[in-house]
Amino acid sequence: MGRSPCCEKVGLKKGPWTPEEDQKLLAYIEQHGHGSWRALPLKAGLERCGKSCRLRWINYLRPDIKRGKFSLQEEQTIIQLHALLGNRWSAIAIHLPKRTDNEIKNYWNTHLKKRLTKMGIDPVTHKPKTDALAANLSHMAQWESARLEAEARLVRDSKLILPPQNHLAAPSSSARPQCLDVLKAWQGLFNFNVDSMQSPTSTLSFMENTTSSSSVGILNDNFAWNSESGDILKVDNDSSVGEWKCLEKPNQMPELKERLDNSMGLQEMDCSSEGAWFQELFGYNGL
DNA sequence: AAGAAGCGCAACCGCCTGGGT
DNA sequence: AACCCAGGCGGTTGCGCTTCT
Repeated sequence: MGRSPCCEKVGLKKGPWTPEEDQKLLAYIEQHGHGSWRALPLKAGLERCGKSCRLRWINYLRPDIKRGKFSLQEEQTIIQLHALLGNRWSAIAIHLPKRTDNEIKNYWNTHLKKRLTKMGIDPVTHKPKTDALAANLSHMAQWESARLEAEARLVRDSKLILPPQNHLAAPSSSARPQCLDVLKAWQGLFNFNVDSMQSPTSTLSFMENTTSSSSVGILNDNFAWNSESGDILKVDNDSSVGEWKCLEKPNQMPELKERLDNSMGLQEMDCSSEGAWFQELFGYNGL
């Protein structure tokens, strides 16, 4: 038995907001902050419920909202994060500055979902719908296992780390949760001292934004991926000391990167070098 | 030109969560 | 521990605009 909606009070207005209402809400929040949303309408002279005011502010009036067409990079980020997080739009929105969860949700439902479906990719699982790749299913399963482990870790971490939402301003980079680091690692943006990986038991120092010649993404607690060579590395993550140890370097899997790129959206963030991926997936080069 | 169909997106609805008492 | 409440979230709706027939 749920609570009755706060808008059921007789006389409260619903539907599209007028410019006058927008102005009232904007002026009030700029002067006083939103404070209690439930109390705001009365104070601001609005015949709306608090929820409606909150939604209008978050999704439309907030000054730090970027409107208009999504960039290629934003689209890629949404697809990648959706593969990781599912329909957790607010979590996805954290990684897309100035975009609202509602906007991302709408964009997914009206654009990206259809494109993936058209490409024969299940928008829920992010796997090909046909069994054309059945021969490669073992590798796909390995990937899916890594993905699920990462997702479980994300959920676990986010419960501990996610900061409270502040809708007056976009989250600062310093306030970003560590789950973004997982994504960055996934994308191969964390660089490691690859020389130290020559020895199977050597330590990988965690060095963000170094000038190292190779990129290695930590997929989960057990595996890392060298985005250049296509190597899958079995690693041991000792989180207590913040480092990974390379335990073994299995046979090279040069076809893996391509498969991951095609089916899982694990492409590099450098869009210019991955035009073929985008062309194949979306039917145009994004320009 | 007009009606139908499709699309995009703002807004609503109802459930869930977490803090306060 | 149980309850209440505000805020947050994801799913869904409905309306206005555009494109198609």
